[in-house]
Amino acid sequence: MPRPAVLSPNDVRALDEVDRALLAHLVADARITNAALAEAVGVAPSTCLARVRSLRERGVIRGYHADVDPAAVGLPLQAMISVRLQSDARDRLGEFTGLVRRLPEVRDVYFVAGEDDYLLHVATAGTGALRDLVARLNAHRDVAGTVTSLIFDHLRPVPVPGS
Amino acid sequence: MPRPAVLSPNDVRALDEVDRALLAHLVADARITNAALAEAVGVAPSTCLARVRSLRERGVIRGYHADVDPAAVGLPLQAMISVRLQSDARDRLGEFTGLVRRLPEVRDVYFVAGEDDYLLHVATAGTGALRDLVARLNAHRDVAGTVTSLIFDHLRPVPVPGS
DNA sequence: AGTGAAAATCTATAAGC
DNA sequence: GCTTATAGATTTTCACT
Repeated sequence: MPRPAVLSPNDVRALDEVDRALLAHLVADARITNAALAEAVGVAPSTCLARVRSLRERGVIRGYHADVDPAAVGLPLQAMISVRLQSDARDRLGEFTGLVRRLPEVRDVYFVAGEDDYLLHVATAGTGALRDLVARLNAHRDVAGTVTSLIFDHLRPVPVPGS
Repeated sequence: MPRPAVLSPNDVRALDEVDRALLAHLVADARITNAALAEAVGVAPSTCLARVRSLRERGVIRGYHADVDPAAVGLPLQAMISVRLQSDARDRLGEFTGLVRRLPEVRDVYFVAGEDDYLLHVATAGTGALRDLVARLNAHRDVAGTVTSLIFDHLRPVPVPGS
């Protein structure tokens, strides 16, 4: 599957009501069939297919992903780790970013403004694994410090009824 | 689609290699066809279908979602908002949780341990909309205070080659 | 649990409106 | 953009291991 090109100004066509409805349905259920999606938003299947393909190619839809319960795969302990980098590490941001993205425990990397540089949403096997992960991060030469907050629960938005 | 029941201890059967391979592929691409998925993990299509259905029904797979670029739908400014609740609001947690989950700007609700109670990952139309959102949160009777950090970038893990 | 093969659906494309 | 038609894939079931 080709990576969609970055949105250029020329590609920014306003999304209409149909597009927004398509997106809402696909966010709620990415495996809905084209026929069902077309009926739900009130367009012909061929139109629906062309619309969705366009949204994908324009990068509005970045991908489709299964949401796996971390606890069900042996990673019941989630945390948010704030990472502050050394001030002289600013020219190696990409390197560190690539590293943390490849850690199997990391589910989201937020690159933030302010005192901290990263927020890492992680899922681990337990307190021992979390402790090890934090220790490994702190041992990295570019890391000035970390703050770890346990996550009791992670919720996504409720699907709206009219989607 | 029926909501899968909460995992009870009886349902916790260890996932085998095939299950893990299926999950890795579906996380990377939730719209892979059953036939292609079956071939990728080395089982028959019918077996693949039964496995995936079982994972879904057991709650290991919680759903399938399109990943929509917030900037492409007019919400280019992301932020992480820490919310600290009033100490006497502890018996209304569910109420506040339900409220924030329904805000259209909110993409993730992390319920955390520590000084703060929530981390809200939000996407807004711009600085004005973000300011309004923060003001609305602070105006809620249960909110003791908020801290907002801008998000420059939000990355998810890189799909592993062997998936 | 897993498989192969049949039956039911669905996707994808194209032509005409 | 819609409808219709059509070929080709795909999903889904089921009898049998």
